[in-house]
Formats: sequence, C-alpha cells, structure tokens
Amino acid sequence: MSRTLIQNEWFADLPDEVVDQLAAQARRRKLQAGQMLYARGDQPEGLYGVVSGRIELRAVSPGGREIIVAVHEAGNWFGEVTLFDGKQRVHDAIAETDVELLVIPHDEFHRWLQAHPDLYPHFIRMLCRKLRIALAYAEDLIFLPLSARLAKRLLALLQAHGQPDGGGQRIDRHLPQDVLARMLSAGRQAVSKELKAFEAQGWIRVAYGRITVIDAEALAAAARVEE
Amino acid sequence: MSRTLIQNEWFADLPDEVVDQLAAQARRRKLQAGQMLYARGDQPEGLYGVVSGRIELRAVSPGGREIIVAVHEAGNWFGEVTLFDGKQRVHDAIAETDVELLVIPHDEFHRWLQAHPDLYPHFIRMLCRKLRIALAYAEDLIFLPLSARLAKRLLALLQAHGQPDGGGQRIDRHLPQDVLARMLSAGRQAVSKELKAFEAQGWIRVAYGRITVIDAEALAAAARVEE
DNA sequence: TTGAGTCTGTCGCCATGGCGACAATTGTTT
DNA sequence: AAACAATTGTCGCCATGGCGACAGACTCAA
Repeated sequence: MSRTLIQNEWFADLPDEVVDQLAAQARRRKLQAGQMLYARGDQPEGLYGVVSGRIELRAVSPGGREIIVAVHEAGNWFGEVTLFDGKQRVHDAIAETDVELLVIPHDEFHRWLQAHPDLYPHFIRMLCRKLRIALAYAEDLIFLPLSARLAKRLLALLQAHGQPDGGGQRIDRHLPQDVLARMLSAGRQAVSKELKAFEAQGWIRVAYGRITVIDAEALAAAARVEE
Repeated sequence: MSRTLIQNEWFADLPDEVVDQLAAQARRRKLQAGQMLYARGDQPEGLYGVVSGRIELRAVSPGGREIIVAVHEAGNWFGEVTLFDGKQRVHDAIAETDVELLVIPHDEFHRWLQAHPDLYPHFIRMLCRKLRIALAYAEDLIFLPLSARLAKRLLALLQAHGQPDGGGQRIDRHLPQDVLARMLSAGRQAVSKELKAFEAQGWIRVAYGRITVIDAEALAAAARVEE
C-alpha cells in the first residue's frame, strides 16, 4: 500500500502489521480523467484511497447547478459513511485527472475491523471529525459573506498546495475561478470580483488559473469577517 | 430510565439488561425555562437524554444573529459528537421550557461501551445518520429556495407533532413564525410571506402561533421545488 | 374586560449575489 | 504563428431575501 495512504490520519496511528493485513485486501483501480467512479444513489462498494490524481465529490441541484463538495487527492481516503452504514452514496464522484485508487471492499473491511474491535474508537473519531466539518461548513454558508468564505477557502488550499514563490506562497494547482466558485457554491463573476478586491488590498496575486497568497494573515482576518 | 428514552433509536435495539446497566449510571438534572445547559466551546460532560421539556441547540453569528440548529424533546438523546471525540461543544444548548434530563457522564459511558464492544457498530451508524442529515441540510441551504425549505420543515414538524384536526393535521406545538424563521435561518417577514402563499394555495391554515397542514402532498411537492 | 405582551401582515429600502453577455487575455495545439 | 480553447474582467439586470417600521390582531392573566 502506498506510503502516503497509510500515513494518512485514517490509518497513520494504527499498528503497522494491522494495516498490512488490510492492505493485503485492497484492490487497485485506474480511472481516466473525466470518468465517474460512482453516482449519488449508487450502492456502496467499499472504501477508496487515492494513490495519485484527483477525485471530486459533487452535488447537483434539481436545476442542474453543480457544486464541488470535496476534493480528494493523493493520500486521502473517502467513502466512509457508506462504508459504515451501507446506504446509498450521497454524492457523485468524478476523476478530475487520471487517477489511481485503492479499493477496500466493504466485506473485507468489516471482516478486518471485526478482528480488531479496539480500532472502533479510531473510526468513530474520524466520523466525528467529518461531522464537525460538515456542521462548520453549513454554519459558514449561513453566517459568512462570500468574501469571508473565499478567504477561508484560499487558506485551506494554501495549506494543501502551498509552494514558496516570490513574495508569498503560490497555490500550486491549476485553479480557475469557476472551480473556486463551485467549491463555494457561488457564481464565477462574484468570485472574480472578490479576488480582485483581495488583490487590490495586496493580499493575493491573481494570474491565469493560479493564485499566490502574499498576506495570509490578512486573509485570515478577512475570513473572520471583515468590514 | 424513562421508557421513551430507551425506546429511542439510540438504545431501542439494544438488549434490555445492557441498557439497564447504563441507566444505572445516569444522573438526573432539572433545568428551568431559559436556562443554558452548555455553551459553544465548553468542555463536554457526557450524553444527555431529554425526559421532558424542550432543549434547543443554537448557533450565533459573529454579528449576533441566532439560528436554531436542532430541537430536542422528550425521547431524544444529544451530545454524541463531543461524547465520542471529547472536544469542545459546537452549539449553545438552551432549555426552552422547564426540562428534565438524564445525564450519562463521559467516563461512565465509555466504561460501559468498552464492556460491550459489540455495540460500536450501532453508534457508528448513529453518527453516519447525523452526518447524512448534516450534509442534506447544507445541500438544501445551497439549492433550495426558502419556500421549499419551509415546506420541508413543516412536514418534519408535522411528523413530530401532528394531531388530527378538522380538515387536516395540526402541528401541535406553539410555533411562532420567528421561531420557524430561525430554524430555517431566514427572516421572520420572509417566512410570513411564504406561509401566506401556502395558505392561499389551501395547503395549510395559519393561526396565531399554530399551523395546520391541510394538504401534505402538495407541501411535499413544493419541497421538491416548485415553480 | 382590559391592558400588557406576543404574534402577524405588509410596505419599502437595500445588499448580496446569480447570471447572461461580451471583450480581452492567456494557453495550447497543430 | 495561427487557430482554437480556456480563463478572466466587467457591466447590467434582476430575484431573493434581510431588515426596520408599524399597524392590527390575538392571548392571557389580573
């Protein structure tokens, strides 16, 4: 199993030999860019780990508007909810790039888990973490204006993809503004406007498909709600 | 332990003698209307079960706007996330009426759970359920107009408090429109307008602090997104 | 039955932000 | 380098809904 994957929080603090048993059950799967891994409503297959590439989880409105709920890259595991409750998938999962996955089938995972009941608390904590994230996400939607949500998201992206660059940290991934907009469930034009405003403040630098954060402090303050 | 509480899904399908052991650990607590049980940021104490009365979980915006995140009444358990991850409380909990609670302290619960590791999957499923609810809630916020969210909420309230009444089902609880508004994180006036619109369609009857649903079918359709 | 406290209906103003349109710019491909 | 595709900046229109302000309606307790 890829080192990145087992170093991920999902398995990082578990004993090696225990993880290895599980790894032995994992299958590999490759997807091409644009391919759909599963759709909302599908029956769950198991737990997925991203070895390389990027998977987006999306939701689509009745009217066809599409938002990006989560992005999973090398080292991330996803699909835990359905892994544990066995019910239908909530989101669509699409490969944004060519992707290599590990798949741990539902039955194998649960056989393994039953053999290690001491690991339950670990996975319970993972679910709690997700739940807190979801609650915070909803709260931000309700309470924060677009500018603050954007600032927050930029900082999160910086966290995940920051690369030193000139006077600041570049978000080292192709990031068109309309992707950013769908992550925030906002309109592309509104995001463009806010980015310009941040740039005018000297907090970021905006280029074609690329953003550099110059003043992370100021962004953090804006995320708290500016005026 | 109150029958209602152990018949709740949290413990309903667990063997009686196992639940009784836990019940033996529970303490009772009484709150007066208006009293705060805990606030966001507090350290967790344990799991709470409502014996009688009503507890509201709330979130407050930086600007002081207050929304109602959840309402717990007789038979409900709450506080699971902090019970399992031991971190700070996410919401404020306020007694809306005089309230009688059961409190299962953190340590007792975990001692009990460790003695019954076969119950882990049960609690994992509970957390998954909560997570799905939170995700659906966020999605509704993003995708649905106020009218649809209102229709949904009315149906949920009907589910919990429906009483046959004349031509329909009365929501048998004191329910001023501004409470409804805070449940939907909307403004009072907007809710009033939508309620009037529903009434004009003949779907509900609106009275002082009281709503009667006449055509639940039509509401369900409106919840799906009308035009 | 009367007044205080609640609750509701409505109007009007305004901020946010969705969205179409289009021109300009930058990247990519051949 | 030329054509095509992707991305961005902006303008303008419009719908949603937040919110203050009141007036009127209702409830309940004294």
